[in-house]
Formats: sequence, C-alpha cells, structure tokens
Amino acid sequence: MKTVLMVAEKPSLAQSIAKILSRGSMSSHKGLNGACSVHEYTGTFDSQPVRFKMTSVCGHVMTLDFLGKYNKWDKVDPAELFSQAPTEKKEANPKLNMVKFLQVEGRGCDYIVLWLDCDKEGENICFEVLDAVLPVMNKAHSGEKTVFRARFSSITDTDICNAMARLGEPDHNEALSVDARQELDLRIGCAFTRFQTKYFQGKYGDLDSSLISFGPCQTPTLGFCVERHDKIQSFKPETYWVLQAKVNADKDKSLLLDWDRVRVFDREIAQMFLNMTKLEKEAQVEATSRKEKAKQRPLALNTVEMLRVASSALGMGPQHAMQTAERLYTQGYISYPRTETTHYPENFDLKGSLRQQANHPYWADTVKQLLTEGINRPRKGHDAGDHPPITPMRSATEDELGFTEIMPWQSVPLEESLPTCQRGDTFTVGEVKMLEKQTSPPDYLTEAELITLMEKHGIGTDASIPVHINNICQRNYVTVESGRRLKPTNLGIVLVHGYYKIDAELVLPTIRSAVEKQLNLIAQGKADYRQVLGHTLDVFKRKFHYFVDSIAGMDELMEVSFSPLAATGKPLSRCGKCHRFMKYIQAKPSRLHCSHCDETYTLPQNGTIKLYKELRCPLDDFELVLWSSGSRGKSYPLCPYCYNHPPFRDMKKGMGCNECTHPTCQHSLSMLGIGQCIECESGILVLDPTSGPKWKVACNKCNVVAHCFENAHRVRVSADTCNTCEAALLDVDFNKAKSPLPGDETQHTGCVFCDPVFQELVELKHAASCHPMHRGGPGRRQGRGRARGRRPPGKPNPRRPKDKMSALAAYFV
DNA sequence: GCAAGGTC
Repeated sequence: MKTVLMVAEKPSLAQSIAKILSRGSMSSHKGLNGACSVHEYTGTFDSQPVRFKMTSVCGHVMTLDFLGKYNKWDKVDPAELFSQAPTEKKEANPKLNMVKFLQVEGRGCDYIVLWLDCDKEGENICFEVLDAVLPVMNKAHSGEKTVFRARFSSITDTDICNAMARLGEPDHNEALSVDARQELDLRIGCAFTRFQTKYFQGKYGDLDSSLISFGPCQTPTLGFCVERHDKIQSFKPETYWVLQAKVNADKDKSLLLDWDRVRVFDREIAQMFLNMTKLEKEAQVEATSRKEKAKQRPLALNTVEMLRVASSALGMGPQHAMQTAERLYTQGYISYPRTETTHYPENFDLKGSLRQQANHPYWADTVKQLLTEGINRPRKGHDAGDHPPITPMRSATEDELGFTEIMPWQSVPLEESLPTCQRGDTFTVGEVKMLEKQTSPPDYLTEAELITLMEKHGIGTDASIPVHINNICQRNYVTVESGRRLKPTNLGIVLVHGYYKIDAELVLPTIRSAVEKQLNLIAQGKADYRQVLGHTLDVFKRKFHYFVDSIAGMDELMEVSFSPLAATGKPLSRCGKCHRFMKYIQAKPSRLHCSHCDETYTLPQNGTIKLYKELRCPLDDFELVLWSSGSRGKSYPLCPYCYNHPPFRDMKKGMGCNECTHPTCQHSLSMLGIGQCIECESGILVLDPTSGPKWKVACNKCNVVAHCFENAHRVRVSADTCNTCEAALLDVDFNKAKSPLPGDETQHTGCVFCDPVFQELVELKHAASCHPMHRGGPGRRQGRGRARGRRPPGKPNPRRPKDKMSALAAYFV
C-alpha cells in the first residue's frame, strides 16, 4: 500500500484536519522531537487504497543568516552586508530537529500533500518541507505527480474535504517573495543595527541600551510613540471661553445647560453672547428629542483585539498577554489564541460554550438567563479562514488560575437624568457664567492605540506585534508608564529625530508597505525575484551610505542628551598597556574604557564588577576584575584584555579566568578546575577562590554551583587527582573550633565526588540568578567521566567503577 | 550582539 505524507503548519491543525479527513478514526503518536504528532489512518487517494500520515511542522523550518564569519562585528564592514556577505539557511529551531523529524516520517512515502496555512509564509514553508522530505521519499514514475497543495479557508468539514478533493500545486512565486523579504530584512536590519550600535556605543557611555537596533517594523513602531511625544511637546495651549447657564428646573433642582456653540476662542465674542443672555430672565424649550443610546455588542476576539483589550482593560502588556493566553489554551480554558478571525461560523455551538459557564460564581445567573431567553447572534466580524474567535472553553475561577491582575471592567456611565419637558416649557434662568479654559495636550500613546496604528499601517503581524513592542521597550527606546502608556526615552527620541533629519523614510510607516508592494510583484509572478531583490537592496544600500555620511546630523542630537565615553564611569582597574586607570561604565552595555589608549573592553553583563585584589594577568599586565552575579550566585575573575582578545587558540571571546587554559597562572581553569560538571556537556566545575568562608565550586559553563566546606579557612586545589574518577583532589583546612572532621583533624585532602569524609560537606545548587527553566533539582546524571580541566573533557573514564553513578546520585541531593 | 516571520 502506498503512503501519503501530509504536513500542516502547526500541531493543532494537523490534529483537527486529520480528525476531519479520517472521520475520527485515526491512531496518533508523538514524533521524535516531542512537539509534533503523527496521525495515521487508511483511505483512498487517486482511486487507490493508501495509508495517510498527517503531521506538522512548527512554523518555519529554516531561518536565514549570514555565513559565520560575517557575524563578527569588528571584522566586517556593515556595508558589506548589502551584497558581498553570503547568506545561508539554517534550521530555525535546532532543538526541534525538524529536518530530521520530517525525513524520518517522510522516508518511503509516495505522495506529499502540503496543508500549510494559505498565506505567503505558508507557501514558503511548503518549499522548506519539500527541501527536507523529497530526497527521502520514493522516486516517482516518470510523469507522475507526487507533490500536492491543499488550499482551505477554514477548518470545517466541508472546506477541508473540498480542499482534499481539489488539490493543486504549491506556488513558487509566493514562496520566493518570502525569500526576498527574509533577505531584505536581514541585510538591511543588520547593516543599520551594527553601524548605529558601533558608532554610538563607541562614543557615548550612558546610552543604557546594549544594542541600538534598527528594523523595518520596530523603527516605525518607535516612530509612532515619538510622533505623539512631539505633539505633546509642541503643543501650545490656547485659551477659550464657554458660556454656562444654570436654570431652575422642577422643585429645587437646577439644571446646567451646554452652549450649542461649544466654545469660542475670542473673548469679546464670548462677552457679547454673555451680555445677550444676561438680559433674559427665562429660558424656553425650543424642541425636545430623544435618542436611544446603545453600546454595540463587542467584537469577537481575534489575537490583536485580545491584545488591545488585555492592555487597556487588564493592564497586561502584549507579550505577557500572549504568553498567558497560550497557557490558558494548553490548559483548555480558551480556544486557540492565534487567529485573525472575528466572525463566529454559522454552525458554531454558542450555546455549548455558554453552558460551560452556567455554574460560574460570578455570571451564572446571566448565563442561565441567556440560555433560557435565547441569545443574539454575535456581531458579524471578519472571517480570515484560520481559527474561530478566541472563546472561553471551560469555566474558571480566580483560585484555579491564580489570578493576580484583576481590574474592574469598563462600564457604561449612567446617563444623567433630565427633567421631562416639552416644547414651549419655560425655566427661569438662574445664573449665566463665562468660563475661561485652556486646550490641553494629548497624552502619550497607549499600548492599545499603538497596536491599532501598527495594524492600520501593516507594521508586523498579529504574531509579531507583541515582539516589536517588546523590542522597543527592551532596547530602552520607550518605557511603559501608568495606564500602559508608552513614553519614549531620550535615546528613542534622538534616534527618531535623527532619522527625520537624515532620511525620514527610515522611520515612516510607509517603509514597509513600499517594500511589500515590490514583494507582491514577485508573488504575482509579475516581476523577477532576483531583479526585485537586487533593486531594493540597491536602494537601501544607497540609503545606508547616505545615512553613514550624514550620521553627524544624528550625532549632534546625541551630544545634547548623552555624555562621551571619556566623561562617564568611575576609575576601576589599570590598563595593561599604559598602566593608567580605566573607567568602569555601568550603563548597558557595561564595559571598561581606557581614555588614554581610546580602547573599550566589554565585560560580562548582568552582574557586578569589582577590582580583584589588584592582581594582574601574567599575559598582558591588565588588572583582573571580579565578576559576580550576586551573593547567592557565582563569581569568577577575568582579565579585561583576554576577555575581548582570547589569548589561546582553544579559547573564545567572552571567557574569564575560569575558562582560561593558561598552564601555570594561579587563576586559570588549569589550576582551579576540579572535574566535569554533573549537568552540562562541556562545563567544568571550578573552585571559586573568593567564595570563602562559604566556599563554592561553580561550573564554568552552566549555572551549577556546589556549596561546600562551610567555615573552612582555606580550600586549595591539589595537584593530585582521584584514583577513582580523576577529579582533582581538594586540600581543605578548618579552624580547630569549627572543624567538622572526625577526631581533632583540621586538615583533609580528598576527592569532592568520592571521598566519604567530604560527603556531608558538599551540597549542589544552581546559581541564584539562573534561568527559571533550569531551577529545581539536578538534571540528568548519565554516565560520564569527570575528567579535570587540564585533560580534554568528555572522555569516559575507563577506571570508573560500575556503581559510580548511583553513588553520585545519592551524593548530590 | 543584529531583522522579521512562523510557532511550542
């Protein structure tokens, strides 16, 4: 029997489509990557009995990047990124092993049906899947068609079955337009980002952003925020006058009347009207009208609408809202949260969804009433053909969800009650006043308004809008103020004003749509992919060169807000070249600057830096500094010069002394390394010589920290190694009074892994600052030797006893 | 270290 491989864009879709096509009779199992499932069933294809295998990818399989050597910022001129630098496709998410997975499932299949989302990105993924799978599929007979594309606009029985009955072919032009988009975004974004970052970080010390990024989506997003800022700044309040009359209504109640001219900006005219009204003692009703006010039923939630409401009503940022929605979805509380559709399909089981909420402590009564009295059809929305609007699927209370962010819902203000009156009724005029008021500036853009602007101008997609907003926050271009209003920082303002000054197109929201017009020509087959790509790159290359030549214009603005490198930071450690003090710049990215040599040395981020006892690196005479992630975390010394210019071939940029392979330096890995990390592949546990009296041994790659020998007064790494596991022995001295050693012993030498005396004195933990994902108990403890740093790590130890691992497992609890 | 687009 022949086999048909079918591939959807995400696991949830593979499941729904397989369910429809197999009429519910399928067998499913997880794929090798744990993320994708394979659903199998038998049926007919091309009038023959076949086995169907329906599976999925997880979005894009591949991503575009430059060849490795073009990713070295200090070796490549950003201008080269426009043409010379070659690009390559890499696996988008190596952990998912998607190519391997597709090949395992696709091997020996005869046909492939592509069920990717019916948009340009989906079309592009079709070809990524084909690139992976075609080489391992059975070869077709000559002339036989084996590759098919299913086109569907909703996940309903009829639509899916129709798509299966009318299979077409993947559209190469649409896929090419995405290839072009990827290449343009990469080349343009990286060139501008690298140039700006290097230029401004090389001049200023207090920018407070590790990266001065540029992108065709993030930059216009920032532009919107700064545009509002400029409006606020340039706002000139104007004085205006309003008339307000108070008349006496029934009983003792008085009624304030509004002026139908609303306001005037001329005091004399206002005065004239005031004089006219002052003569009148009575006010007469000229006409009455009644209007019914009704609030439109809310629109069903698609992703973008949900993000807007989450921001304005719940005070949740889009990134946070999306993460929360995903959790609620996987726990079954809401339907799939990524959808562009705001229209409920005709056959949607609205009552079923309502019934789920019938016992909810807050709205049970309302729900029951709706169920008995019937419900209105939801407001008609837009059907994008992907998933239904986001709908609650299960009743939940705060306790269940651990809610922390509850805000009162927006309510409709109650209308003030008016006295009933008819035409011709008169009221006596009480008082007429002329009020002087001033126009007020607009407020900063709310996140919800920004989302609307982005959507309107086609900046980003529902999935990427939260990412762009998050980006401009993380880069310190804007801050989120109360009411989730986005206030640009000095850096954000200067950047946008600089673009306006040099080339406004770089920041205008049209930058993306202009490019997209070109890309659409490729998609429609009206223009050649190479030509469009070449032409657009050429345009941006010129823009880039003009920008570089005109950067002084932006720099003039920078100068006003920021301080030059030489004037920032405080003296910390001595330069090995001129022996003068270098200044430590704490603002992001933290670094050392020698103003005499005009050199900058980057430092590890997110931690504290201190001088390390005025000790010097034997290789370059730079004073060592001590990096620490906090008192409960780990710390290690580093040489500022070696950290930026690795001294040995087997070292990389960004390595401290705990990874240095210097054979004799007292601070090096060679002298302080103990043995292989018990968790990560390549790490080595290194004694932290500064950690006493609460001694620590920390992995030089991952977050593993072993606390040991508390109150020991000296701990040294011995030159001898353990006979059993080859780890370096530790030589530990305790004070007489505090020694935990048996008898009156104060000194003991032994292996931290094997020595029974040390067993009680070592406790394994993760560094306090480690990623929450890695918190918890120690992970895998598979059989691996514990070679010391001075030997090549990773070699299994031939002399290791058989039950060694279980002994260790019991040891590190 | 960089973009934007998918998605887990």
